[in-house]
Amino acid sequence: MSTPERLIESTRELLWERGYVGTSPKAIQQHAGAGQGSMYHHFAGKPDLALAAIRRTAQEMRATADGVLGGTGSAYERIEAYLLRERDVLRGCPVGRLTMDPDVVASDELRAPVTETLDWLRDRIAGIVQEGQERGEFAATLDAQAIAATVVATVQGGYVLARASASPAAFDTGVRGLLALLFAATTPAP
Amino acid sequence: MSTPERLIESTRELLWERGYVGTSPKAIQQHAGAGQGSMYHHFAGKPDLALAAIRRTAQEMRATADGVLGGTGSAYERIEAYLLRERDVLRGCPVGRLTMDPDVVASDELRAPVTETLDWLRDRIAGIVQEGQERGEFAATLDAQAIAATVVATVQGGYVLARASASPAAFDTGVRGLLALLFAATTPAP
DNA sequence: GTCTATATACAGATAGAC
DNA sequence: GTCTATCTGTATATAGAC
Repeated sequence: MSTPERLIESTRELLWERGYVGTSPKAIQQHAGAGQGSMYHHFAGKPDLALAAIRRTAQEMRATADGVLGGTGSAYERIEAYLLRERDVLRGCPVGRLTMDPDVVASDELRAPVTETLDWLRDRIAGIVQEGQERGEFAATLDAQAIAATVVATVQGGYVLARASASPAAFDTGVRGLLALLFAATTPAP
Repeated sequence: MSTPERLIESTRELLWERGYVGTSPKAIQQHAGAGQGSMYHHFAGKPDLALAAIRRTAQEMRATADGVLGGTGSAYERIEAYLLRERDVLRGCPVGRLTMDPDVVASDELRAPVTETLDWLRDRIAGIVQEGQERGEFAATLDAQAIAATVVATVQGGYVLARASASPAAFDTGVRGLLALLFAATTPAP
C-alpha cells in the first residue's frame, strides 16, 4: 500500500477507536509507519487527513448497508437482514460515533459525510418500509420515515448500550425488541 | 458555590460538551474560575475530578428518569412520557456519550456509573412493560427486557441522528416511530 | 486553600536538507 | 517523497511560598 493509503487507513482505524479529538498526528504516523514530513507532504494537516478518512468510511458504510438492504425478500426480511448483519458491536459505528466528537460536529466539512450517510440510510430504509406498505405487508397507517428513524436509532443506540455494558448482548437484545415490534406491525398475508 | 462544587459542575459541563479526552484540567479551571493549585488541592487529578462529575451526572439522570417513569397512567403512557420528556437533544445524553470516550471505557472506575445507570434504566423500563403485560395492556408474547432495550437504544440513537443532522427533528421522528410501534403492540381495552 | 514557578511530554505544525 | 531539526502552545501535573 502506498504511504498516503496507509495514512488514510490508519486514520480511519484511530478515528474509529479514539475519535477525532483523541487522535494525534503522531499516533497516525506511527500506526502508518510514516514519518512526520511524509504525512505533511501528502496531507495539509490533521483535518485534511481526517476528511479523507471520514469520507472513505462513510462511503464504505453506505455500500455495506446498501448491499444488505438491497437483498431479496420481503420488506420486513430486508430490514431484519440489516439489523442482524454481522457487526463489530463493541467498536461502535465508525460514522455515528463522530457525532459525539465536538471538533467534527463544529466543522461543516467534517460533519457533512456523517450527515449525508445517516440521511441516506434513513431514506433508504424508509423506501423499503413504504414498499412494504404498498404491498400490504406493513400497516398503511405507519409513517415510513418515522419507522426508518427508529430503526437507525435503535442500531446507533444499541452500540451505546453494548459499550456501556462491555458486551454485545445489549445490542442484540435491543434489536430483538425492535424486530418483535416490527413484526407485530406486519399484516398477515391474505 | 464552593470551589470544589464549581470544579465538579464545570467538569460536568465540559464532559458533556467535549467528552473526557477533549476536556483539559486547564479548561476546567478557567470555567470554574479556580486556580491550578486550587484544583489539585481538592482533587487528585483529572480522573478523580471526572469520577466525581460522572457520578453526579449519572445520579441526576437516574432521578430525572425515575421521576417521569414513576408517574401516573398506563404502562404505555409512562413510557410515552419518558420518550417525550423535554430534552436538550442537540447536546446529547451526558451519560451515553461517555461510552464513546476511549479513556472512560478503558477505566473500570469511570465506566462503572455509566454501566450502572443504563442498566438501571433498562430494568426500570422493563418493569413497566411487564406491569403492562400483567394488566393485559401489552401483548404477553413480548420480551419486556428486549422492549426496554429498544426504548433506551432509540433514545440514545436519537441523539446521534439529531446531532448528525444538527436538528432535534430526527430525534423526535425516531421516537414517534417507536411510539407508533409500541401502540400497535398494545391490546385494545376489553 | 490558593498562588506562582517549574517540569516533562505531547500536539500540531513549519523549514530546509537530502 | 522522506528525514531531521525546530518551534509555539497545551496537557498534566509537582513543589513550595504565602
